[in-house]
Amino acid sequence: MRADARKNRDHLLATAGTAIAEHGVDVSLRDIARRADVGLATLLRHFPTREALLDALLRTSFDELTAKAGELEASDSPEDALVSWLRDCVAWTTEYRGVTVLMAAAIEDTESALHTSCVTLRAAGARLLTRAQAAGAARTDIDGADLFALVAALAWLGDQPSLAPRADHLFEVVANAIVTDPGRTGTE
Amino acid sequence: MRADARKNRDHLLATAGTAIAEHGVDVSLRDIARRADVGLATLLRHFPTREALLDALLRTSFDELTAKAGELEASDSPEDALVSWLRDCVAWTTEYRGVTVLMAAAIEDTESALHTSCVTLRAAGARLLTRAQAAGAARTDIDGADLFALVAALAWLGDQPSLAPRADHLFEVVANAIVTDPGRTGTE
DNA sequence: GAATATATGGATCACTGATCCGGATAGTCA
DNA sequence: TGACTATCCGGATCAGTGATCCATATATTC
Repeated sequence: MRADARKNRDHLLATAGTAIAEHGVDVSLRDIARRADVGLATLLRHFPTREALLDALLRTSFDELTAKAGELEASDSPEDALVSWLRDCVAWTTEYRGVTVLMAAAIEDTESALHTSCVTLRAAGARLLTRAQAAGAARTDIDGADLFALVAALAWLGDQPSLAPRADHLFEVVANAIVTDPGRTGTE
Repeated sequence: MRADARKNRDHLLATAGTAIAEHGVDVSLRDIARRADVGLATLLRHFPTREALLDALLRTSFDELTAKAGELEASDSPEDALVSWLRDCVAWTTEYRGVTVLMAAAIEDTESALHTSCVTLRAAGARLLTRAQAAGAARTDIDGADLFALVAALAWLGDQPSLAPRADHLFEVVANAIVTDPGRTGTE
């Protein structure tokens, strides 16, 4: 890649990060280009779709969440490992308003730039779930896809201004439903 | 209202119903107008916003759901009444893809044409919840707003093509979390 | 310094909902 | 029946969106 192209790409990524933090993932691509002092065509050449831009922007976060799941697989309590990882996932999405809808669409759209990241994340969660189930710490009538859907739904709650105040509380309610230990009281 | 205006309004409403059933609530207003052989301006004069159009279109359904809640308040089992009403709510939203997001926005936007209907619906659910709680059949750490948010989240799941296959199953999981009876097995 | 491969961004397109206003028409009154 | 007026209609237009084209500019190579 030519030096000027690399510079523009990096600058666009940084600008996009700021713009998305301010206005959510639905921010106008033209606005991002404008703020980066670059033509819209340039942005779209580097990132052909909004998903491609987000993939480049969120790749690090995705990797961190996946890595975290890997670490937690070696923890003492499969139950706490699962719940705390799920909490991290939901908390992370709050940094990128609107990303949940895109992830839900990407999980089964093999053409989406976010597809691979989403599938990897789902697999990481599925491993934590399986371990908890094997330890008798999680109900056995759900699988990784169910878990992904539940997390997405809870993350979506946090994206809706009117429902967000209930998101944390409802996370605990749902987490309690996943975890089978009747004595569990949650962290709230 | 002039006779021709009334006729156009009714025709637009019918056309909108068909178009929304086919393409979801985000269907282009221009498309609806075109299919009704009417100018876009005419549609927007009768229904100034998408919410206003939906309010007119869904008013009947809203009223039916509210009425159903009223009937169920007199039923034998507060628990079954609550769960079956919640199931009806979620099932209803599947007829109008995308309506959940609009309802979530409308519940605290007093300017929205859907606001009143949403608030009424939430209150109806809150009454069923309170009755179930009084009978010791529902956990007492949630209120009407929590219930609304949970139903919205489950309805949203049904709106996402990739997550929809899990929606019914996850409804039972969440319903079980709301209902406290440990012996309950759900209907699945 | 010249040649060439690559990157750029203004211009344009199809689409969205919103708004304006000249013209058509329904309802009323003579 | 005919005229008048309040009401309604819809084509045209506007600002916004993402997508695409291509003449221009520039980094890189020889």
